[in-house]
Parts: sequence; C-alpha cells; structure tokens
Amino acid sequence: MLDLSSLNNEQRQAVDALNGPVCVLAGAGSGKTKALTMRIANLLEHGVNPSQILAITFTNKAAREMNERVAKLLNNPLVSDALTISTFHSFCVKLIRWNIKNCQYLSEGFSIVDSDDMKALCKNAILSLNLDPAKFKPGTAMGYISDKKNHLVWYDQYDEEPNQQVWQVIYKMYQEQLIKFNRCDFDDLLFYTYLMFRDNPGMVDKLQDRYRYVLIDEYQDTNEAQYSLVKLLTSKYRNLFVVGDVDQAIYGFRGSDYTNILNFNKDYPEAKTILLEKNYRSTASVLEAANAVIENNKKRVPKKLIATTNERFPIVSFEAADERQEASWLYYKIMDLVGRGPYNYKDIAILVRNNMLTKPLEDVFIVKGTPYHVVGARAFYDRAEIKDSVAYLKFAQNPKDMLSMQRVINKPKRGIGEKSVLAISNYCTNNDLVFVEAVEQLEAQDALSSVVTSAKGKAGLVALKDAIKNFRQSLKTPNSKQNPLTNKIHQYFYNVGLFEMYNPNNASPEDEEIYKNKLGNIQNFNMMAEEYRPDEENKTLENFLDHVSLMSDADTHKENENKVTIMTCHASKGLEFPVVFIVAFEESVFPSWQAVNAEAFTGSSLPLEEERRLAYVAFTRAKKQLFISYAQKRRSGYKESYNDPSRFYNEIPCQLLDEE
DNA sequence: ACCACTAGGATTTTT
DNA sequence: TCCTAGTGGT
Repeated sequence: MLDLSSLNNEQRQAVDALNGPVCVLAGAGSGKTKALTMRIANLLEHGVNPSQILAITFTNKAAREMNERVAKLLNNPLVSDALTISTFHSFCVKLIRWNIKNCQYLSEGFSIVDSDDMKALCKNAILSLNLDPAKFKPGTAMGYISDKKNHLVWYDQYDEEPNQQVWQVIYKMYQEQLIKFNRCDFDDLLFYTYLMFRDNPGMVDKLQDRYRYVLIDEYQDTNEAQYSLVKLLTSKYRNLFVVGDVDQAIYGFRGSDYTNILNFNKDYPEAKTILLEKNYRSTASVLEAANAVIENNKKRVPKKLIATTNERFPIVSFEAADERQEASWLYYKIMDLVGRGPYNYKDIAILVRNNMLTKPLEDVFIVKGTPYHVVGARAFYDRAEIKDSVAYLKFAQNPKDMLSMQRVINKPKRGIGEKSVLAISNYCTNNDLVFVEAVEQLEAQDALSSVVTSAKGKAGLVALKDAIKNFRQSLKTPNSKQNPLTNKIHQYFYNVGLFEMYNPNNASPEDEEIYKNKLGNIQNFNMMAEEYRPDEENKTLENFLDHVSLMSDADTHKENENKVTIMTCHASKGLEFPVVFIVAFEESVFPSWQAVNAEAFTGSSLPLEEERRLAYVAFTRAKKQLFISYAQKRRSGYKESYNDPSRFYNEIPCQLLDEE
C-alpha cells in the first residue's frame, strides 16, 4: 500500500486527483517532484496500466530519476519498462520513428542535426543567395527559423514583416536541404510531430487511447508547439496534470510561453488548481532574499514561498577587485566550508550566468587541486574527433546524409578533395542513388575516374564504401552480450581508418600526447554505445545516436562524485545544493547586457524580468547557505569591463546580508 | 590535394 | 585572447 502520510494537504490533493485536468502551481522547493512521482504511483495503485501513463520531464536525467523513484515507491522494478517518462524531444523522436510513414518530410533512418550543422546549412543558404554573411548572420537565421518553428509556422507561410522576408527565403532553402538529407533539427521534432497529429486523426486517436494519463513537469517552459501537441493528445480523456511555477519561467528566449500555465483554466474550465507554497528546501534567509527579489517583477501572480524552518544564515557577499580575486576568494571559502564546516565538495555548487565565467574559476581550481566538475561537458561532443565519429555513424545510419558524408569522406586523408566530393554528390543526385549504390555503380562501369582522379582517391573511395556496407550488414544481426553494438562500431571505426589516423606511433613527438588523447576520446565514445542504457536489445545505433543528439548539458551532472559542481543557472533548474555560490552578480552579466539594453532602447522589461526569474531560480537552489560575489573589473575573454553590482543584489534586504 | 599562415570574429541562456 | 575559417603557396 502506498504511504501518503509524508504529504501535506495540498500535495495530497494533487496526488489524489486522479482524473480530469489538474494544474499545480508549485513554488521552488515545494515538493513538486514528490507530488508528481507519488501521483504516478497512486495512478498505478488504482489499477491504471503503466503503459497508459506519459510523463514529460525537462531533462533525460530527471526522467530516469523519476522512473526509478516510482519503481522504488511501488517496490516493483517491472513498472519502469512500461512507463513512458521522457523529455518532449525524446518522446517526439520515438513517435516519429514509430509512425515514420505519417511524416511527410522524413523517412526511415533520419538523423538529427546539431547546432553546428544548422549553422553551416544556414551559411550555405545565405551564400547561395549571394548575401553577405557578415550582414546576414547565420546565427540570426537560426534564431528566425527556430522561432517560426516553435510557433508552428512553415516556410511557405508568408511573413508579413517586410524586412523579415529575406530570412523566410533562407528558412526555405535551409529546410529543403534538411529534407533532402533526410535530417531534421530539434525544433522539427516537435513541429513534425504536431503536423502528424494534425494530419492523421486516426493516429492521434490511437495515441489518446494509449496515453490516457499525461503529466507534464515545468509546464511554464512549454512553447506553442509543445502546448499544441499536448492539447491534441489529451483532448479525448482530458486527464492532463501539469506542474509549474511562473516565477521560474526562464526559457522565453527559445519560445517558451508561461501564459500557457496561466491560461490553463481557460482551456480546461473544469480544472482543479492546487497551490504549493510551503518550501521544504531552503533556510528562511534564502527564501526571504528570493521573495524580496522576485517581488520586483510586474508581470506575475503574487506568491510567497513559506519557510518550514527557522534556520538562517547570513547571505555572504564579496566585492572583488577583479575576476581573479573573486576566484581565489571562492577557493578560500570552499576550503573553509569543507575543512571546518560540515560540508563536502559535492555539497557545493557554483552558478554562473554564462559559460565564459567558468574559466577563471577553473584556472584557480586546477592550480590549487580543488576537485570540481563543470556540468555541460557536452564540450566532449564538440571535439573534432568525436564529431567525426558521430558523423561516420550518422552517415551509415542515414545514407542520404550527404552533410555527414562531406565531413568524413576525407578523414583520414583518402585523396578525395572538394571537386571529387561535388562530383560524387552530383552523381548521386542525378541518378537518384545513395553513396554506396553510386560508388558500386561507378565501380561496375569502371567509371570511377569520372569522380576521382588519383589512384589513391579511387582506392580510398571503394574502401570507404566497403566499410560502410559491412557495418550496415553487421547491424542486421541483433545485438547481444557476445556481439554488442560497441564491437560493431569498433570494427567500423577500424575499417575506415579512424584509429590509424590517431595512432600515436604515427605522430610527431610534439603531437604524440594529442593523438593519445584523441584516440582515448574515440574509444570512450565507443564505450558509451554500451553504457548508455541497460537493456541489450534496445541498444540500437538509432537509439544511441538519438541519445547523443538529445543529451542536454544538465544530463552530464554527476552527483555521486565528491566534487564542486560548476554550472549555468539554467542548467541548475530542478536541482538543490546545501551551499550555492553565485558569481559575477553584476550589471551586464546578470542581468545580461542584452536584457539591460532591451529595457534602455526598446523599453521592454520582459527580458529583464526573465533575468530576475533566473536569479530567483539560482537563489532557491540553496538549501542552507548562499554566497554572492561580484567584481569591480572583469576581464571576460577579449573584453574588459567595469560593472556595478547587479540591480538584483540591491533588491536583497540589507539585514540578510553579510558583506565581506 | 594538402599544408601553413593570417585575419577577423566571438559568448547569454538550450533542446 | 583565443579559435576558426578562409587563402595562397607548394
């Protein structure tokens, strides 16, 4: 029997409201994850089939944890497999793959582009329109395209804004390329799923019957595409349970719209609304500071976090001369907390507004030997050798992916240059063939010379083709302990010459370490194909690549290691730490200069209010103690600036502060 | 086809 | 300041 005794009245209501729409407005630290997991367990206790439950979380890590918690609550590991708990994006990939025939823009084997590929495609589009990429920046194009997709606008829908029409043309070219390569971007996952729903009532009907109970965490951060998806999915049974907090809406820049949660009652007039205001996480002083800051936002529903403890610590602040002094102050504070205080390194988090700010901290921690870990080591996937490895896999999985082909065809050097690449691409397009077929046809007709000139080039091309063919063949035998995916990948990488390319014996003395390192990275990446999920039969190449593409920064957080955690405020959402440091709490950093400018030049305070919510999120991560620092002078990359302390700092009542 | 050098741009937050 | 893409020479 499920033990509900640890819940308060409001949490209890949320857990007990099994049917119909429910909206839980949950302040930071008010036990919303607990309510969410308990409710899933409660549904199961009341005879709901686990396969009928769909829960959407904000990160893959949160999904995994929720799954484990439910299984533990019910003392039944078997429910784990039957439950569907994932992020919007992961859920959408699966839906598209299962219903690929209903998706008019993708076919079997499609793969997801990363932001670098997106940028490259945008740049190609800009160049082929004879526009100056310095004036029409690929980054701006990406923003435009993403914004349109998040609002469910396809490229053929006329853009009324006269000066936006260039971007619309770029959008069109970009999208046509993606479709040709059988690829999609992050936003397409949501958009295409929405289109499938809209155009296939039969499919929606089936899914509605399957997922009778839908739960969504962090609902304040859903965008129009996600909102519309959910609406279609739940319109039949209306068992929609959403949890969120308007004060923690921090993803407006990517189309998230917190009015979705404010208007929940309009869409579902019969909805039950539950307010969770009691905070079980933080000390009274932390909550008073957080409340005082967030009160300054005009666009909000008044709400105060209520402390459940009288414990309080002063909020320690420090004004540093520059970022280096700030970093060493941090170091001494940490040594003090760990050496004399009751804390371990893993109890401490350092939250930053942007990724650049981690560098001076790392410099000090490396010299002093402080154990730390930067969340968002997605940087691993940005290394050239890992991108090459991924591109090799994506090309094998998706034969139409000429973008990945371009990346790998001459790595290692095979004597195939720009001209040959173009000739091969054209041959494929003109004869409606994919790479392997094209090379085989040319080989059979003894016509390889028409695409590559050198003997080395011809041999290289045929060898690459064979390696891909063999790999694809090996994928057809099911994975097993004796013959795991990672072995097949290893063989493939060996065959294409990736290992030989970074063989340290081939390196000059000064490159030896670099080669060793790169080789190690490739091998680690290869191992991940084995480790990323427990069940052998689901470790397909497709699943592995989806996993790699959709892994978020926050998913790289390891809490079991005894290390100080450094991460962005955004990535800290949903987490808690006994001790939290917020660094660079300065005007133009936090709030960002873009937000400050927006208010000054366009008069819009919306970006500033989002920054304030971000500060609120950062503050409320702290369970016990909060430390805040700012510097008079900051050298950040190539720029040097003198900033005032953050306006949010001045919003903290003085009596809570201990200024060092 | 490949290498070495140079100029210019870059970092707000992310699936 | 550092990294990247683009250019010109071999």
